[in-house]
Amino acid sequence: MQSEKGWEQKALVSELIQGLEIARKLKEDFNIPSSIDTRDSLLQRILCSYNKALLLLRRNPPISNSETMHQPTQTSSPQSLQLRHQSPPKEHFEGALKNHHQELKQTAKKRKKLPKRTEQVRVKIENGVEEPLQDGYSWRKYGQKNILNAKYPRSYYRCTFQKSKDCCATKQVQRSEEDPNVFDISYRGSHVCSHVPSLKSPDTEEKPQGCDNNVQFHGAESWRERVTNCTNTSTVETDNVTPNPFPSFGCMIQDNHHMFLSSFVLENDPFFSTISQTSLFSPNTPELNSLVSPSFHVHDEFDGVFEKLCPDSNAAGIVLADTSTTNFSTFDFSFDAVGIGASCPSMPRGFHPKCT
DNA sequence: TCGATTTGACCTGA
DNA sequence: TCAGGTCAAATCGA
Repeated sequence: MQSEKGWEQKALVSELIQGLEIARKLKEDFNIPSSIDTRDSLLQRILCSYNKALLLLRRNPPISNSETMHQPTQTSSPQSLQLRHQSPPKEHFEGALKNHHQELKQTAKKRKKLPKRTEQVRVKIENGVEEPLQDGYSWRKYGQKNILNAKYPRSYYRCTFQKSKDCCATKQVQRSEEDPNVFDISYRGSHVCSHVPSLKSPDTEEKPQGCDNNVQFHGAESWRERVTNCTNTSTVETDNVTPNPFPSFGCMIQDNHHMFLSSFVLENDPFFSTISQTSLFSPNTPELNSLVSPSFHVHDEFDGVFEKLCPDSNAAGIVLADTSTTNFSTFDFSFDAVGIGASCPSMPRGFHPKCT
């Protein structure tokens, strides 16, 4: 147990160092002509590293914090099992997987406590036929229930890759009573299957991949499209946008100063990734793009949990938490250490505290 | 045959 | 105690 913690601390340090190194490479890369793909690839690696580090922290918070991290459901949540996508000792993961399946069984019915966000989606009707609700993810229906005093039954879906990828994302779909063309969709958990809805049609979607190939970052074109998409529907300023190493981050919360750090979280944090990928950029639910606005929020049980501690702009911190637990872990690091961020050379105006 | 859906039973939390 | 959420066997369809 102790040795396992030691191993994870080493892994954490290793991931952070790796992220730092790659960030340096990326910085150098900006000084020479280089393809977007190369940069994108470097970014993927950085994001993957920091994601792993964050997961390690969330899984095994520092001793000083651990006393306040006593929520068993939080630390044992299936999301923490994302680590299986990485490269630690095999036996470590086999054990984790075994535990995970047990935990999954035990906690399956506690999913109510997972952060939840809701959306209303209007179905498109083409040729008099309702188009099926699609958000780019692959869902498998596992139940339907008549709800008391509700006109329509509620359907329960889970990610198709729950078993193969330990993806714990679920959603509930219920037709609105006021407007039968509108569906209330509640998402719980988040996709760790890395199955990112692409901007292509669902038919051409790729199958999900593991983390290594796929701290999904789409590629330059798609994230540029994302930024464009965002600017079309929100007030984010993106004129003179240079190739941005932190795609998609700016779209989420453009009216606060959390952008920069968010970039590391949105794509990779199990919860937030779902939001950015499913809600904001779903190819099949363009109507959702209208939700991309300053008022788009992570709501319900997730109020106020995404905060950054940044007393001065040189230091950066992330607080990731689920309010349903009231506990959170803090992760501090300085972007100045890697030479990016402080002067935000590649960030669209308005995204960085110093640029606002 | 295999994966997806349906549906009644069971479990949990309020 | 009961409504909501999940399980899992039965069924369907490609």
